[in-house]
Amino acid sequence: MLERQNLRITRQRRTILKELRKDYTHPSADQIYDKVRQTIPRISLGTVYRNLEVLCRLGEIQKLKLGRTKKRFDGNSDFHYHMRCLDCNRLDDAALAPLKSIEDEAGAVTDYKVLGHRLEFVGFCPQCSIQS
Amino acid sequence: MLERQNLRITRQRRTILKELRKDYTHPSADQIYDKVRQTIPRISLGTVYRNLEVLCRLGEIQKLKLGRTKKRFDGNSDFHYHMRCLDCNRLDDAALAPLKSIEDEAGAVTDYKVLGHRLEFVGFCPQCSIQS
DNA sequence: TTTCATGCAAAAGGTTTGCAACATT
DNA sequence: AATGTTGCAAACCTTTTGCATGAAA
Repeated sequence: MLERQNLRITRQRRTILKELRKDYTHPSADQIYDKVRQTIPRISLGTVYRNLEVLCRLGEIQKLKLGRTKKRFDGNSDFHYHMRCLDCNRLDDAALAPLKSIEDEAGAVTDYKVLGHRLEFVGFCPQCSIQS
Repeated sequence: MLERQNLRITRQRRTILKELRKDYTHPSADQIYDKVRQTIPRISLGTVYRNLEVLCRLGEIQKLKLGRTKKRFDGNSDFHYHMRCLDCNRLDDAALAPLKSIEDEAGAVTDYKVLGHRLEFVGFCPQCSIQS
């Protein structure tokens, strides 16, 4: 999956993807950096960013840019929605069926060629619901 | 509308809100800065940011943080969706009825207390559709 | 006059990039 | 050997913040 288009399978690249695959918390780049550093202490943040970019281009992972400024990454590249906690910023999957017809509706009310949509839910996670 | 809670109506604040009210392009902070500078040349970017923050808190405008890193601002604070051009980054309103039931559905498949949702469409605007 | 807001500049936070050395093919 | 990749550090871009000055109320 990585070997197409002149890309090399480096230890850094392999490790970053592996970490992301087994992580269900939708980590940020620096969180991934911390994880990978346990295996490759001298890896640099720049390398992490560059590889996340490559893996996104390959469709192996996805970048989540809704809401907050800081990006989060998802080892599952299948289309799905997310739910974000307004308090602790936790991010979970929302197992909702993709709204396929909604893009057609959007196309009908604008003069854009609609190619996709991004939907994110916000609220309080179980832990933060208790406190607040 | 501005005079509640110890807030003062300064020239800067008034001008920023006025610019945003008559602007339908969902400008970024630095675009607003450029606009307002035509009237108040010595205004600072910091002041623009601070006032955008205040106006958001008051519910007079809204901050759009979907997609790209850079925030965009909307002089219309009513709930509505947006459509973004993937090519030129143009941002328009999508006159779609708010999906009210979807938050209940999301609540049913997660253990969050759902408070809201953000939906953005992406595609190509009329201009960019022609070229691409 | 009180206190909120401003301008300025510096800092912060996240991400990107130039470059020489290095590793994969 | 060829060239993609890394580590490092510096640069970048947007946003935030400390502080002395200025302006609403």
